[in-house]
Amino acid sequence: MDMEEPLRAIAEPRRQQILRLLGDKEMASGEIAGHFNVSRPAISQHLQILKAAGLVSERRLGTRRLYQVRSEALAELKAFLDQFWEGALSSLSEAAEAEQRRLDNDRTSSQ
Amino acid sequence: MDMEEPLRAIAEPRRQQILRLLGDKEMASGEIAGHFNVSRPAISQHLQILKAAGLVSERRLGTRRLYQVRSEALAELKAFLDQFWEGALSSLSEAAEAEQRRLDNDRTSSQ
DNA sequence: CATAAACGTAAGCGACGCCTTACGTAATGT
DNA sequence: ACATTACGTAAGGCGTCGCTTACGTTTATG
Repeated sequence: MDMEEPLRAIAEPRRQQILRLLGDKEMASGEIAGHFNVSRPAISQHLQILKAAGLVSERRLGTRRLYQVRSEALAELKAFLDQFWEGALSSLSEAAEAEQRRLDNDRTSSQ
Repeated sequence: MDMEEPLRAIAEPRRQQILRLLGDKEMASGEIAGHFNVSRPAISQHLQILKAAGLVSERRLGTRRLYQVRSEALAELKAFLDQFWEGALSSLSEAAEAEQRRLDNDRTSSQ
């Protein structure tokens, strides 16, 4: 599972704003651009990146193109992060405790 | 909640590799660099970025610096994605829109 | 003190990303 | 057919990113 593209896509603040603006609604490209102080092509380019990353879907209606958040993609991102701390640690509530235990162990058994 | 820094940090493939290599272990900077075909300073710079993003912690032992994954940060990232997911399923777009205007103002006023 | 070991920092280079303005394109209306 | 609407695309400016080599800094050791 290669999550580089979705991660890079969602890392950009402007694209986070677009995703939040969309919410569960379906919006046209121009309507989205109207909410920001950047040019319409800039938003269009962001939408292409989000679409390429699978984070939004596109639907054509007349001359307009309606975009919608693909919540499945966000679920995949969450699953990807789970992968990291299966190797990193057990549970969140014991994270600090485990860290302290590790610090003590390394103090006596450092190479 | 501003997750831009951690997201940009984890979006980079090399830093993903470093985090995976670390796992739950604690490793020195040079030992980490030994696993990749890039220079040691390159890895050192990546580690600074990961540290600044709160994704790893640093501990000094002699002349070495040991790095460790901060799994709490990964938990925060996951919670951040939960925020997006809920926004994509519920109808709270007006509040999200107001948040967008605020974020956009912050961005444009700092250029 | 002097040397070595382990590491971070500085400077610079090529590639990439976000933005702009100008232009091309597909669908609708008159 | 022609104009209009709603877009995407092209080209370029400008900052940022990841990498390199060279140098500085801190800690241990003879």
